[in-house]
Amino acid sequence: MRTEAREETKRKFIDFLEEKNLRITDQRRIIIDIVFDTEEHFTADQLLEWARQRDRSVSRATVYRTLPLLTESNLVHEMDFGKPYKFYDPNYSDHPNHNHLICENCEKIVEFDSEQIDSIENEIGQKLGFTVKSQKLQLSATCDKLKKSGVCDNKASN
Amino acid sequence: MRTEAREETKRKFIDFLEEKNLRITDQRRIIIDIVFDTEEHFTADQLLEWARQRDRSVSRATVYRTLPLLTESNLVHEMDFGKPYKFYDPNYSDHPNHNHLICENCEKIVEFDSEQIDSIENEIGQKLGFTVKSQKLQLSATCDKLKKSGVCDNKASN
DNA sequence: ATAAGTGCAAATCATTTGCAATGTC
DNA sequence: GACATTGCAAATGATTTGCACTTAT
Repeated sequence: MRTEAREETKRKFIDFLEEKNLRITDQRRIIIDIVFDTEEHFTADQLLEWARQRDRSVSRATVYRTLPLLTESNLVHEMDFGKPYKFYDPNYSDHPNHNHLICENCEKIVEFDSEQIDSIENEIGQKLGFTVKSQKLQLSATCDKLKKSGVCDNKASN
Repeated sequence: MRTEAREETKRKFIDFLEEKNLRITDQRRIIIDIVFDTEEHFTADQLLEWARQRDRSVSRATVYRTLPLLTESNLVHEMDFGKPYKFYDPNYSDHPNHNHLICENCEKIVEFDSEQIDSIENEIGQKLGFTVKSQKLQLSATCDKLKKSGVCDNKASN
């Protein structure tokens, strides 16, 4: 089931490329497979590394040229955590309204949805005379276990 | 009253420098005056430009070296809107919980507070097992006037 | 055939840093 | 006088781009 969902997302991206008369090259196929087979957030650099494990010929330029296509298609979400490089989220189409909590200790990123926040946002937008198009909520936090035991549970799973 | 508040903030920053055994130079004094005399959000580049209007000798390096001091002191807030440069918010200490709405059309930044959102955030953090330390909520939006009349009200005031 | 895509290397651009000179405490 | 600070120019690091060659359609 999980797998089927991913395959469908890949299909959607390929359709997106075809609609724009863009070509499905070996390099793009590799990148697509990697991006939609992972559940993790990744950086351009990580994606390049993974792609090169499958095919050494994939270049940094191609990765950087493909990333904007992925975000344009709305199947991948670009995120800025104040670091000098961007993060990409391949689970975006499943949960287009999710928000992020980052552990200050281990940088683990936790996603969550909140309809409550969504509705407050729209309300605020209205009050200010705007139509809210998209939202980003980032919480920085420390996990409670860390404070109690001095060990961050998430360290391992990151 | 507005003016007094600003002067107090300057004072706080100078205290901060003194506590760290850092020196109060002409360049820093100029930067401090500019930063806390404005209500606008600014970039490093804008700050440099403003500073140079008062004293041509202020260098880019000094601006970039002073900015981290300002954010460390918690009197100025650094913000990332996904652009390749950062924005700085000099009103942070007045409203440490404020959130931002950016007009997609004119890049005008509107601030707002929301106790509702604050409390939901804490609730979510708890549920996930975290203690929320800080939060960033950014809304991208288009103003309603723009859609109706084709003119964005905020264009002028930006 | 033709227009899009690729790798490479060079270019950008915001930000950072080494260094010798200068200023503050 | 000791040590922080400055301006300058060079370095960094992520991302972008020009170009000549290659490939998908």
